[in-house]
Amino acid sequence: MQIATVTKIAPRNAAIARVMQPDPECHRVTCSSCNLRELCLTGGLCPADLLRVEKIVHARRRIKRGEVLFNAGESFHSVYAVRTGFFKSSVIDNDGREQVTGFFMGGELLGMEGIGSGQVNATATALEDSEVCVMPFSLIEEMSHEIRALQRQLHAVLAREIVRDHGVMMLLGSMRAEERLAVFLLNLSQRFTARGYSPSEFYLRMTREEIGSYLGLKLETVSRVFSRFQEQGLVAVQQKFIRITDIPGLRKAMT
Amino acid sequence: MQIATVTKIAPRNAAIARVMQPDPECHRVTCSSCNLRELCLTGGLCPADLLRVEKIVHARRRIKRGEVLFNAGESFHSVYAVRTGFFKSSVIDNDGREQVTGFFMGGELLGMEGIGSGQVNATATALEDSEVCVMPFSLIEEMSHEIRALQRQLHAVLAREIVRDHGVMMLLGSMRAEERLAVFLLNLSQRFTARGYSPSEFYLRMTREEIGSYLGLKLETVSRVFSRFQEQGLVAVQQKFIRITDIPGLRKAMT
DNA sequence: CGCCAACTTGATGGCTGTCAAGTCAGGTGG
DNA sequence: CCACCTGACTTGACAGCCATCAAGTTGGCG
Repeated sequence: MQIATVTKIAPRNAAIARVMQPDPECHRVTCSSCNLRELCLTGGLCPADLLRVEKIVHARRRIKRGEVLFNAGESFHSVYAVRTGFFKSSVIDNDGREQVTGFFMGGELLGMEGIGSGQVNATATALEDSEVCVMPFSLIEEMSHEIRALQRQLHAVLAREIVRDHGVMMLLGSMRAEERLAVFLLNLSQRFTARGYSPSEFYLRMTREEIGSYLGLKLETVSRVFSRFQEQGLVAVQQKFIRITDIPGLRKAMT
Repeated sequence: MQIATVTKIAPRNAAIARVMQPDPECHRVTCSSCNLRELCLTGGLCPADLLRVEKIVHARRRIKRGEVLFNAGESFHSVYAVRTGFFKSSVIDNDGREQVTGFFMGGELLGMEGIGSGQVNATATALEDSEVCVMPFSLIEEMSHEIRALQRQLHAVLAREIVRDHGVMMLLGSMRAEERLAVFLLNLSQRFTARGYSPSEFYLRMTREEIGSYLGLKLETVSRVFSRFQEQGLVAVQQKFIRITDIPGLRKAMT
C-alpha cells in the first residue's frame, strides 16, 4: 500500500532533517540527538543544560497499539514524552461514558494531570505501536530546581496544555459539527507540519468514534461531515487516509 | 433584601472561623492571616515558609464589577489570587464568539495560562466588586526555587486546572443540558461549602448568558432547565438566588 | 416613575443523535 | 489463493433536543 509511504514523507525542515540521522544502534538515544527535543520538555535548553537534563529520561518503554500506557486511578510518579507513535488520552465518568481529552504525537507530553493529586486522572492508550520516554516527576522537580530553563519550560508546557484545553472548550461549547472537524483537521495538519511531515496528507490513527468523542459528536456525524467536506472538494477521504485538497477552504469552514 | 444576608451566612468550619477575625485596618493583609490560604498558592506551606512566601504578593488591587482584570493579548507578568469577589474568564475567537472558560472565587488563581506564551490568552472580568492579590510570576518562580513546598503547590495548582478543564470537556462533549446544569450547581455548591458558606443557598454572580456560554448552552435553555428543576422540586430559583432543595436529586440529575 | 438589562416562556425549526442496513478493508483459516 | 468474519465506516430515515425568534415579565437604577 502506498499509503504507508505517503504518510511518512521526508522532513521538509532542514534544521530538523540535520539532526535526524538515526543512531544505528538506537540503544542509548539521548535528548541531544532527539529530533523532537525542541517540541518536548527540553525545548529552549542550551546544549550544556541538555546534557544534564538527559538524566531525567529514566527509561524508555514500548507500547503496542491498543495497549494502555497508564490508567486512571494509578498512582502518579512519571510523565511521558512520546518518542514515536500516537496516543489518545481519555477520562471516563461514573456512567462509563468516555471523553477523549486529547491526541498526542511525537514530542508531546502525557500524564501531567497527575501532578496535582498524586494519582493520574486519565487513561492513555496507544493508537499505534509507540515508544515513550519515562520521566519520573520527582527527578523533573529536582532538576528544574537546578536548571532555570527547565523550570521555565515545564511551566510553559503545563500552561500551554491549559490554553489548548480552553481552545477545545471553545470548540465544544460554541461550534457546529463542520467547524469542529475543520479545526481538528487543521490542528493535526499543523502539528504534522511541525514534525516535518506533509501538511496536507496524513493517516488518521484514531477511529471516527474517537474523533467524535473528542469533538463532542457521534461517529455517524463525523462520517457525514467528512463526506460533506469531500463533496465540497475540501478533502479527499479514503477511510483513515486524509488529503486536504483546499486548506484555505477548510479555514473558511472553521469560521 | 434578605437575600444578601442569606448568601453570606456564618462559616460552618470552625477552623476557618478562627482565622476569620478581620484585621480592622485591613491595610497589610498577609497570607498567614488570610482565611483562604489553604485554597490558594500557599496551600500546604508550613508557617515558616508562609512568612517568606508572603512577599510574592506584590500588591493588592480592587476591581469593580464589570471591570476587566486582564485582557487577552496583554503581556504576561503576574498571576492573580481572588481575595474577595467573583470573576469569569473567557476567550474570544476570531468571529467574536465568547466562550466562558471558568468562574473564580476566593482563593482561586487567575491568569496562569499566560505562563506559556508570555502573553495572556484570556480575559478576566469581575462579576462583582472584587479584590485580588497580584503575584508577579517571576517572583513565584524565584521563590519556588528556594521553597520546595511552593514549587510543589504551583505544579499542583496548574495540574488541577488541567484536570478541571478535562471535566468541563466531558461535560460539554457528552452531557445533556440538565446534566450540565446539575454538575454546574453542585460544583458551585461544593466550592461555596469549602469557603464556609451554605452548600444549598447561594447567589449566582453570573448571568444566564454567562452560564450558558460556560456550559455550551443558550441562555434560554439555561432558563428553561432552571424552571424544570424547580418544577421537579430540586431547586428554588428566584432570579439569581438559588436554593438547592434536593441535593441527592440533583446528583441523580447529574447522572 | 420609567427605562433597561436580565430573565421567563411559548412556538417553531434545524442540527445532530439514534436506529438500522449496507459497504469496505484487513486478517484468519481452510 | 480465496472465503469468511469482524470491526470500522458510510448512508438513509426519522426523532428529539436544543437553538432561534418573539413576546412578555421582573427587578434594579437613575
